[in-house]
Order: sequence, then C-alpha cells, then structure tokens
Amino acid sequence: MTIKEVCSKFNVSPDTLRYYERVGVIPEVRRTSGGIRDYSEDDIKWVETATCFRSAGMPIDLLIEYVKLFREGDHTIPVRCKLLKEARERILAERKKFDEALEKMNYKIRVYEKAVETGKLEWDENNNCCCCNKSKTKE
Amino acid sequence: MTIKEVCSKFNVSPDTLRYYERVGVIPEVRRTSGGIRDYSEDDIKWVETATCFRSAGMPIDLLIEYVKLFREGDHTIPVRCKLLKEARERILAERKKFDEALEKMNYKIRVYEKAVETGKLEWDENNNCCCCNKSKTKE
DNA sequence: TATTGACTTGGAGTTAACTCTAAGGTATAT
DNA sequence: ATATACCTTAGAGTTAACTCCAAGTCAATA
Repeated sequence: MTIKEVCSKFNVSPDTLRYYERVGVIPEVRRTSGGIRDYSEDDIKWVETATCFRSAGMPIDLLIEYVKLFREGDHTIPVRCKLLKEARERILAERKKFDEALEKMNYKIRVYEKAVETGKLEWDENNNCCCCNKSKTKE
Repeated sequence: MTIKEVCSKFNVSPDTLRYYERVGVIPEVRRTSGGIRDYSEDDIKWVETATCFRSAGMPIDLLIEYVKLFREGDHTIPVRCKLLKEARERILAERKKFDEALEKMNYKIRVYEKAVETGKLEWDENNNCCCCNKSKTKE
C-alpha cells in the first residue's frame, strides 16, 4: 500500500506518517526497490494503533517507548503492559474531564435554549453561572 | 481572592491566569487600589468555566469568542448557544475517539496480562495486533 | 524519451498554549 | 525603614506535534 492510500485510510498527511516513522512512533516501513514506502499489513496496523492512540491524546513519547520495547522482544511484555495501564489511567482521567465539561455545557445550552424560547434568562438558584448570574447579565 | 489562591483552587499557574485575562479567555479581573488582582465570585466562575472547557480540549479561540459575545449583551444568546452546541459536538466526537483507544488498550492489556500469566502470547484470530501478530513477534 | 506528478531526505518553519524573564511596584514582618 | 515575598507588565522563549521547503529521485504516460 502506498503512503497516499494509508493517508486517506487513516486521514493523516504523508508528512505525518514520515514523521512518525522518523521519530519511531511506528517501526520502519517496508520499501520498494526504488526506495518508495510500501506499507505491509503489519505496517498498516502500526499506523492504525498510532493514530488511534494519538487521537486519544497519548503523547508521542509513550508511543516511541512502546515501539522501542516491542522491538526489544517478548521479555518486555510486562513493561509494555504497565505502560499501557498507565496510559489507560491517564485517558480515563481525561475522559472524566470531558464529561465534566459536557455537563457544564449541557446546562448552559439548556438555559440558553429556554431563554431563546421564553425571552428571559433564568439560571438555577445554586447553579448560576459565570456567564450570567441569576438572569442578570453583568455590565 | 488573590491570584495565588485561585491558582491552587484550579491548579493552574499565575502566568496562565494572567495570560487568559490578557487574551480574553476570561473578562478583566477586579483589582485592588494597588493594582493587584482580587478575584470576585464572578471572576472565579469564569476561571472555573475556562479551565473546565480547556481541559476538555476546547480551543482558546472559542473561549475568547464566547467571552466577546457575552460582553456584547443578551442579544448574542442565540449565537452563544450555537457556539456551545458546536463545541459540544466536537467534544463528543473526541470522546468517541477516546473510547476507541480505550477499547484497543484494554484488548492489548488483556492479552499481555494473560501472556505474563501463562507465558505465551495469544492474540484473537481476527483481532491480532500490530504489536505482535498471532503470538509471533516480528523481527 | 520527455514530461508530469508523486515520492524521497534533511532540515527549517509553524502553531497553540503556555512559560519565563526583566524591571519594577506592593504589602507585611522585623 | 528595610527585607522579604509576592505582585505587576511587556515581551521574549519554549514545547509538542506537526508541516513545509528545497533539491533531487522514481514511475507512469504521451
């Protein structure tokens, strides 16, 4: 598979894929005799994992570390496992923050929608909000 | 409330708070006669919202836009509502990616843990994984 | 065979979001 | 009154993760 095909499959740029390979986010990709990248099944799976983990905010350092450990062989499995577990904890913590933000947003949207409907802004008594305290806008 | 207290309340640096104010992520903060920031209830709520939305990955531009609209008055409520709804969609999409990554991670961790236990690596038939195809490591 | 378009590398440039520095002002304890 | 710790601003510097560029190579087409 050419770099272009992999790019459109995972929606990343060729520069990004070459960068990932250069810094070690994915192992070296197979080449044609002419030196052009020809992604194997395995190469593609590495790209899939890398882009998936990246889009969940896993930093590049960790991915590089993971690939490094993988290349050292099966004796690094416990370390890899630990690395993944720590990454999982971080992502779970992140997701919690997302949920908090979503809750805040939902509340504001609900109040705003009602305001658009009824013409007046009404915040909950003990949940009034920085953007507009108790139906009275600042200034 | 002093900048320091606000910082420890929301776990951000003074530089960050001053930066937020400077670029308009939060409105101008009240000052003492000496020119030192003295955060009001409302100021603190803005900080809370800003840090909450930021930690869910909402970009600074949007927060600035939101504050700008807020300061223009109640007639911008429909626009603010639209802005928040779009932000919500983006965060929901992000969260979905998090969940995909978590699923991938959980699978790998499960296989690795079993490998540590039993001494051999076994990936699912049609779910084998770039890091180790079918219990055979590359290289 | 010549052109065209995509590929290669190494290295420089960009962007968002801070983070730090310098030079000085404020406030409280001795 | 002076030392100490914290505050102020304007502006420069940093970091992660790309993204772009120049100069050249490869591959398919006219």
